[in-house]
Amino acid sequence: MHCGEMGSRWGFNRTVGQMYGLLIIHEDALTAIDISEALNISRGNVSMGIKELQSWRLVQVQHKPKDRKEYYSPAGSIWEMATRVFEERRKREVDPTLSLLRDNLLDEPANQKEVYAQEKMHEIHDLLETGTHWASELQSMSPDKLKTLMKLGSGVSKVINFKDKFINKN
Amino acid sequence: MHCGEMGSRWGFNRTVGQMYGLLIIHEDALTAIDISEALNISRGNVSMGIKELQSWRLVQVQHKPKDRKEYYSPAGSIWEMATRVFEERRKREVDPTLSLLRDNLLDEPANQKEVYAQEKMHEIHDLLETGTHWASELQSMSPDKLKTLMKLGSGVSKVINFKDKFINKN
DNA sequence: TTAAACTTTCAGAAATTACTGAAACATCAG
DNA sequence: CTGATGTTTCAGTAATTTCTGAAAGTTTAA
Repeated sequence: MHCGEMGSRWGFNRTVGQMYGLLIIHEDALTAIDISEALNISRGNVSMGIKELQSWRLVQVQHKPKDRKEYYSPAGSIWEMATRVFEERRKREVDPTLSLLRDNLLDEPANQKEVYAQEKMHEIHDLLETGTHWASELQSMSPDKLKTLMKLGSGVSKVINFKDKFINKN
Repeated sequence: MHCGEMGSRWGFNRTVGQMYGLLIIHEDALTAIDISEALNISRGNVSMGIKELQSWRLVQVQHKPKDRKEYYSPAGSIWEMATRVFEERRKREVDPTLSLLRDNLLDEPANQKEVYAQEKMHEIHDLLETGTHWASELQSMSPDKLKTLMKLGSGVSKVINFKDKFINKN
């Protein structure tokens, strides 16, 4: 019940959130019928929800011997879940914005107002680009390194200062 | 037109997004009527949209002498806009999830299944907590430091290794 | 205190999004 | 090939969200 509630806050709709919560919480894989009965939703809705979760690369399908049913379970660890949600949301929310901005920046400004508008768009573009670039670099680091970095927190600035000093000395 | 389009991807609804886009792109502050005419939306809708944007701390109101109208313009720089959207989304999306998880973790598991469920919830809780903690530490850094860090990208791991070696030598 | 000029509120309408259930489709054992 | 046991699709309906516009509220100048 509670798990469904929180799901709706993470980019998919209520039932899809509930379905994913259910799958995470259950140690063993569930069939479509299990899900539809547990959450009181139609069989068709489960099918659509699974499709949605697959498009987020969040569930996997298994088959059991002597059984034609499909069994669903979460794909990957909690950590992977987080990076996938992060990545997919970036694709859906940031990437289209970036390409829209790029297109707009190609146009010649026709007057003073458009010059100003383009300046602002440029700022937003650069910010988003730096951000997504950084995010993808972080994702390419190993989870362990990333955890170290996160634990370090703002202390990282000290390390950077330190590096600067070191470089300047040479 | 295009600006409205992208707005709808960032946590508020279409018209609110359009309104904010309009405000960013215009150098000078706009009145509620300006906005409602530019976007072809009702006066009441503008009022509600402004309220929404204020709850995100994204617009400010100005008054001009000899004029009773309210003039709206974006609050803060593009950089501040980004950190505010980030922060507000965290408040709306992550914080409630965290407190929900905390509540659930206080319950005694009644059986083996619940033990497993709680383990998973614990993992998610810890991950979210580390993440939000890190995010707030980063936000407490100056924008300049943060930009340096972002430019450094995954190269940061080298710096961390370097620090480790240094510490181990002493 | 009044009226003009503005802003806010909110009930109902419109638009959008999500869900159902029945029909179509797929796979496989006999 | 057939029927049993599944999954997927999708038109129509239900639920939710957003928007309108008229009424109520606020502020200020005279």
